[in-house]
Amino acid sequence: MYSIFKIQKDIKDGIKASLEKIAAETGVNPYDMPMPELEVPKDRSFGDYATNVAMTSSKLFGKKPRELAELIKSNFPLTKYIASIEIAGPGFINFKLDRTWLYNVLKEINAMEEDYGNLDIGKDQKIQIEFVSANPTGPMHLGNARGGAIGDVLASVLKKAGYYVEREFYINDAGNQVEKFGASLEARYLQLLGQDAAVPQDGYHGEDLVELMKEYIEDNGEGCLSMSSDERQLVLREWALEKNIERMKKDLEAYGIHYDVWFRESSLYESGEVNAVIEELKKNGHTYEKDGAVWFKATEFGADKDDVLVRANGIPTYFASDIAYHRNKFIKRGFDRVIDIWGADHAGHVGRMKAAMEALGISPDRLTVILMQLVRLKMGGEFARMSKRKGNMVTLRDLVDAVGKDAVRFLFNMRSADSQFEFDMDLAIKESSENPVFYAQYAHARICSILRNASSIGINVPDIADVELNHLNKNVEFDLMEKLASYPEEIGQAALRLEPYRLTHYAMDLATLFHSFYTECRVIGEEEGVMKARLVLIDSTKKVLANALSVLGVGAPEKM
RNA sequence: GCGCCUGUAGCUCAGUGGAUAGAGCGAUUGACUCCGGAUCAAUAGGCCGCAGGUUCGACUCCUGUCAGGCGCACCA
Repeated sequence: MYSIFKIQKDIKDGIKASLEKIAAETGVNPYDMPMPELEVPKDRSFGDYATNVAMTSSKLFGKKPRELAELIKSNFPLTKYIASIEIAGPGFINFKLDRTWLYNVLKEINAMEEDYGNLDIGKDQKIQIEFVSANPTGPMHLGNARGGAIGDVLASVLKKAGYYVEREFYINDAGNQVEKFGASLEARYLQLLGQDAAVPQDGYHGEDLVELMKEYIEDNGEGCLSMSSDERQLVLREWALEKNIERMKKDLEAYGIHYDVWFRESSLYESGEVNAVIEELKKNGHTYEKDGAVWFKATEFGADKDDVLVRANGIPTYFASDIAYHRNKFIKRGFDRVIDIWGADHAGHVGRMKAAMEALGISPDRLTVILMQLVRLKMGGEFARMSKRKGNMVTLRDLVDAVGKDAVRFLFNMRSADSQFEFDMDLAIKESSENPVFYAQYAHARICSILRNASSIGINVPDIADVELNHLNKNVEFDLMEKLASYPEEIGQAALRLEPYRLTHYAMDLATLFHSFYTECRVIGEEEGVMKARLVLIDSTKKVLANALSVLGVGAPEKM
C-alpha cells in the first residue's frame, strides 16, 4: 500500500476508534455512525487533513459540534506521524502531520520506477474503450482530435489503475453515408474524365474526394467508365475506403494513438450478427411493426422514444447494427465494461442504446457513454460548424502539423469532456510556444540538465539507502514530496471518475512546485549530504513527471 | 415545445456540501556575476448568470428563470 493511503487509513481508523469509544460511553448505536471522511483543507495552514465528522454526527451524539470534536480529539489514539490535532471553526478537526513521513515516498518511487502510481482498483476487469470512430468518408476533424486525446489518455489511466484495457476504432463502412460517399466519388471520377456529372446535393463536396479520384485514375486508369453505375460506385468506394482508413491510421499514429482493434461495421452484416440481434429482439417481444418498418420498444426500458430497426425497404438501420456491435462487445468478446466516447450530437442515442442492452439481458450499467461537447471552430472571428460534406474544416492532421502532437494532446486534456470548446486555430498556432505542455516539459528538461551537469563532474544520483533524507527539510522540499506522494491518488481519481484531464493539472502542479524548489534551492555545490538528498529528490521528481507525461502520451524531453 | 450539456477573473478553464473561490494566458511591478529566464516572487482583476428553497454551512444539492451549445429522422 502506498504511504499516502496508509497514513489516510491510519487517521480514519483513529477517528473511528475514537468515535466508537465515545459511542460506547454515551449509548449511541455504533452502526448509526457515519464513515469518517477526510479532506484536504484549501488553506493548508489549517493542517494536512481535516474531517467534518463532528459536524455531521453532532445530532446523533446530541452534542454541539465543537464539543464532540474535543471528545474525538481526546480519545484519538495517537499514531506515528501525527504531529498535532486541532479543533477549528464550526467543528473541524484538523490533523497536522510530521512531514518526515514523506521520505517513505521517495523510497517508493525509487523502488517502483515507472510502476509508481500503478493501482489494483481495476482488478483486471476487462474494459473496452471505443473512441474517435470517425466516418471513413474523409479526414478527421477537431472533434475527432478531442475525442482521440480524451479516449487515449483515459485508456492509459485505466490501465495504470489496474484494468485490462483495449482501445477500439469502429469503422462505419456500411449504410447510407457510405452509399452517398460512393455516389460522390463517382461524380468526381466522371468529372475528372471530362464527363458531365454532379455531386449529389447531400453528398460529400470536399476537395479530398477530387484528390482521391485523381490518385485512383493515376493508379488504375479509366476502366470504371465501362461499368454500370452501381458497380462503379462500389469499386471506387471500396478503394477509397481502404485509402481513407490507411490515412486515418497514419494520422492517429502521428497523434500518438494506437488501437488494438479496428472493427468494421460491415463485418457484422457478413457474420449475420445484425439479423441475429433483430431476430432475438423480435422473438422476445421487444419489437412491433408500424408503417412497414420494424420498431424497437425502447420506451419499455425507459427511453424517451422508440426507434426503427428495419426500414420499410427492408434495410436495417444504423441503430440495428450498433446494437449488434454492442452485443458483440459484451457477449461475444466478454468485456465487463464498455466505454464509448461520442459527440454530444449523439446524445439522443444513449438512452435507446442502453434500453437495447437491457432488452438483450445486458445490464445497461456496464455501458458508459462519455458525451463530449462539440468543438466549435473560430475562423475569421466567426464560428463555423464544420462539416465533412461541406468540406470547410480544419483536420486533425492540420492541427498536429501546425501545433505539434504534444501540445494538442495536452490542450484537449486540460478540459473536462462536457465543457464546450471554442477553438481558435490562429490563436492555437500563435500561442503554441506558450502552451502549458512546454512548462511541464521544461521542468523535466531542467532536471535532466542538472543531472547532466552533476554527472559531468563525476557526481551521480546516489543509492537512496546511502542518503540522509532528513536533509530535506525546507517547505518547498516537503511541498514537492507531497505532490509526488499524491500521484497514486490522482491516478485513482482520474480512473474512477473517468476524468483524464486531472493528469494535465497534476503535471502542471508538479512542474510548478519543482520550479519553485529550483529557485530556492541549489543542488550542485551544496554540502555533500544536502546535495545527495536533493539529487534523490529531483531524480524522483523527474521519474514521476515522466510517468505522468507518459500517461498523457506526450514526450518528456531531456533537452528542449 | 421537450430532453441533455454549459454559464466562475479581461480570455481559456479547474473547483469531491465546508473555513479567506483557484490555475494558465493577458496586465502591472520586481528577481540570478551562480545547476537552462521556456523560470521565480508579488500586485491588480470575482454580486460563482439571476431568484427562491434544503442545510449548522451552498459555486457545489433541489425548484424556477434567463442566456448559449447539442439533440428530438424509416441519417449516422
